[in-house]
Amino acid sequence: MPAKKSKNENFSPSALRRQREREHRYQTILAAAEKLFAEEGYHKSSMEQLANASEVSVGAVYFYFKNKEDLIIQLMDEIGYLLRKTLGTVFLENGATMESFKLAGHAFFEDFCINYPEKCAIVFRESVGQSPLVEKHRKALFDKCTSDVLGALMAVCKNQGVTFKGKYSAEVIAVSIMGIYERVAYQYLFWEDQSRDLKTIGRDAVAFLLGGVNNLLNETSCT
Amino acid sequence: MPAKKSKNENFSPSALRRQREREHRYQTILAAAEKLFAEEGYHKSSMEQLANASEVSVGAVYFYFKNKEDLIIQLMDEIGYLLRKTLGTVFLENGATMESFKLAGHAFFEDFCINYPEKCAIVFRESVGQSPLVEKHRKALFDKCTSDVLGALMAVCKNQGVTFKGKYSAEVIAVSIMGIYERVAYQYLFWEDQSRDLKTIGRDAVAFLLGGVNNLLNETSCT
Amino acid sequence: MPAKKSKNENFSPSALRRQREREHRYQTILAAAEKLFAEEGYHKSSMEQLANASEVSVGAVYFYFKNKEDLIIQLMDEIGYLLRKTLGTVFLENGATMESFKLAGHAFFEDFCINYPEKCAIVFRESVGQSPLVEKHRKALFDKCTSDVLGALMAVCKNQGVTFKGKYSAEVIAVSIMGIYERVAYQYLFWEDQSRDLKTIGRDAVAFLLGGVNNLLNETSCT
Amino acid sequence: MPAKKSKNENFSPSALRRQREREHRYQTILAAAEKLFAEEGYHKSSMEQLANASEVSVGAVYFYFKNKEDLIIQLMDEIGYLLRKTLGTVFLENGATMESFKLAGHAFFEDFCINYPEKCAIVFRESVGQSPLVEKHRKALFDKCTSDVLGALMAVCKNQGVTFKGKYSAEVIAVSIMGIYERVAYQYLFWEDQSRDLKTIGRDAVAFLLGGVNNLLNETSCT
DNA sequence: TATGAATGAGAGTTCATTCAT
DNA sequence: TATGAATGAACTCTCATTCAT
Repeated sequence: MPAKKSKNENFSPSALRRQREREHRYQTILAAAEKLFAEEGYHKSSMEQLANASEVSVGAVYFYFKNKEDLIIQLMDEIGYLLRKTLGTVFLENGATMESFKLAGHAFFEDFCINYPEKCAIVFRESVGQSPLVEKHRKALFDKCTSDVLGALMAVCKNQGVTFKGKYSAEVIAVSIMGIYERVAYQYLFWEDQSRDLKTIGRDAVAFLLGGVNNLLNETSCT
Repeated sequence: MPAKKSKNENFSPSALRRQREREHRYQTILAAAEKLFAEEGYHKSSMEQLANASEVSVGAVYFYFKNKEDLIIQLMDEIGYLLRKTLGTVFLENGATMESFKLAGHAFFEDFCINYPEKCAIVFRESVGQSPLVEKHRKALFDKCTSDVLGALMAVCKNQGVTFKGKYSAEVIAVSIMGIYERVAYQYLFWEDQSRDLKTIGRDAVAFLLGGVNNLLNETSCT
Repeated sequence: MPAKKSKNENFSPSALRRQREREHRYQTILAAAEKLFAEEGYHKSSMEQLANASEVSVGAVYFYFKNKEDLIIQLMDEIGYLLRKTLGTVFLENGATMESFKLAGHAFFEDFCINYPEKCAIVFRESVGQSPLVEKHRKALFDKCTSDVLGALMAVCKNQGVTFKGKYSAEVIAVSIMGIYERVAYQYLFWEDQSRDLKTIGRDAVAFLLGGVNNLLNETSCT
Repeated sequence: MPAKKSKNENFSPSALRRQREREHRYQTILAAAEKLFAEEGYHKSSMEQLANASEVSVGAVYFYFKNKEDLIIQLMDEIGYLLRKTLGTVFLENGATMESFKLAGHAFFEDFCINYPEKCAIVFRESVGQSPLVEKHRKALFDKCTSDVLGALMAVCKNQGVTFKGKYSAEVIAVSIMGIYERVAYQYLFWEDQSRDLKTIGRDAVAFLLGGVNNLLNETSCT
């Protein structure tokens, strides 16, 4: 048995445990930040409050995160990943069909929004207009989702032999769809708190946007 | 000794002048705030900066506005009024027709967004997630616009003898339409700065949402 | 009598009083900073301590001074002005003679050091190695004094028909003289606290440096 | 059970190796500290930076040094030892003659300053005004050098049958000489970075101070 | 009405030092 | 011996708001 450790395995048990604990702490703080920012607002939350909520010292927060801005950025990146997975999985499993559009919409409202209202608060409310860097990550998040929607849209069109006229057209529609998601979620999650009915509401919204897409296909295919 | 002045008459000329100056100062400060908040961000703007930009003292700002929060609230209320007028005028002039929907959309992008990008920045970016009170006024602004859209929608439906099934249905669609407006404006005004092409972009978006509405009518009327 | 105020006179009494009070506050804080930094050390003094010592709020200190660094810089600039006046006056009154050298030296030890030990502490101790900007002002202070000494040195030489050989020579001697002043002041003011005897000590130091200069003149004039 | 090890014998080979390694680590950290403090400044250097630069952990630094203050003290003591050796060797080899004075000065500028500008930065810049304890060690360093110079001065005087009048006289001259060294080094090493010409500059300074000493001897011996 | 100096609580951030492993 | 995560006090600086003039 060789004594020398190979590069990526056979770490000492204590090193492994430390590694795990580190990751765990990181996630604990991030989760506390998500909750705190969503409940109290990004600006009204102080690093000390966060430290208390995470049950660590202020210094520890700064050990894991560069600064306050970094916290919301990491948060957005994680949420972006989850959101994309939520929507993407649908397209992956169902192919680029109109059905997929519908299911992705349902997934957004019935899965993402209902299960993670705090994550919605972060992306749709707390991260808005904070700083150029945060805005950059926000844009990246939206751009990725938009591009997923756009991809599906193009595929559906291709299936039906439809092409878009304008330079933006398809992209604008993808952006519009994201707009519907965002606004509807915001309205009924934060302003009217009818999260119980979000399923019905979402389905109405999805039906509407599907109509738009459909109409587009019919109209263009007819021409 | 003069009796107490009645509300709307018998003002001395100098009192009238003062009244005018007062109004003028108020508007000067508000305009400076709009520009400052849009350019620097609400949180990064200090009351001193605003005073300098308005060419008045800090104290004067507090004479005209209760506090910083009040500034953004007044701003939103004024913008809300303008926005509503922009959209409402269209419906007023053209009646509740599908054409009105189209024209209102065009007015939003080609008039409101292009001429007042800073007002867009205030409603869609700087006022987001600031405080319960600000949020309340934001909601009011959106609710009014939504309700206008909703009214038009209902009228169009009635014209065509169509009714909505669900509890929300129509309202959700109105909210969705607002979402399209908001997101498309944000994307192309602040993130990709293609304000030159906003006309084309807006028309694409409007065409899409019109399709949604159309489809709805057809579909429902067929049933 | 003209009603319009001319630019630099006829300020309203209250404006003048404010102006005076402003200047007074500024000087009060600066004086407190000098004392505090000299006694406690620049780094160990907090802005709160300074505010307490000045009997103003922390905010007021920041109203008058950009930041902590600015305080020591203003301090150094004022001290530099005083120091230069102390030395310069002697040369002005006595012309560029050997006697002036002696008197300037005496003025430094017997006037500047003895009367303003705290100012010595600032220039010779507390401002050393703090930041590039502070160092820049320190250099400026020393450079001005050095250049005064240098000017006198050159004048004395010219009187005696002596010229310097090397590129630096004269400048180096001026710097050396400043070094003598600095070190001797530091040693007996801060390390051995024999400020009572600083007169005698200073005279010894001056006699020594005068010898150096003298020797230079004799030697060179002989050659 | 083995008896307690006597101080200087019977070390096991491994213990010796450890001893060597210990000493090596200590020196590595100290050298890194010297470089770091000289380049970044004592206050702007953190213990973590030092640990990284030394390629050890933060804890290890604390194993070898009591605290941050201890680092600069050890540094000063080592530098003091080297500086004294540099100057002292000259006097040892050449006796207490005027020639020794000259050579010691040359050694300071051409050997110490040019070869160890970072050590100069520590003694003349970074250690100034830090804390009573650091100041105590700084004083000790200067006092030792001063006393060496003083010793030489007295010896030269004795050789020539000269005595000093005042209580301080000789000591003050020794302090003045140190002042010349310090200021000239600082000026041309840190402020004008003409370390290439430091040889010429140093020779000018030494010539000046020699003149002072000479003059003293002539003058006094004449009287 | 208007001014602007003054307030002071509170924020984010740093970092020397400790200690369980 | 060595590690490095964790601590938390302390710091500088900001800024919304007030108020005597």
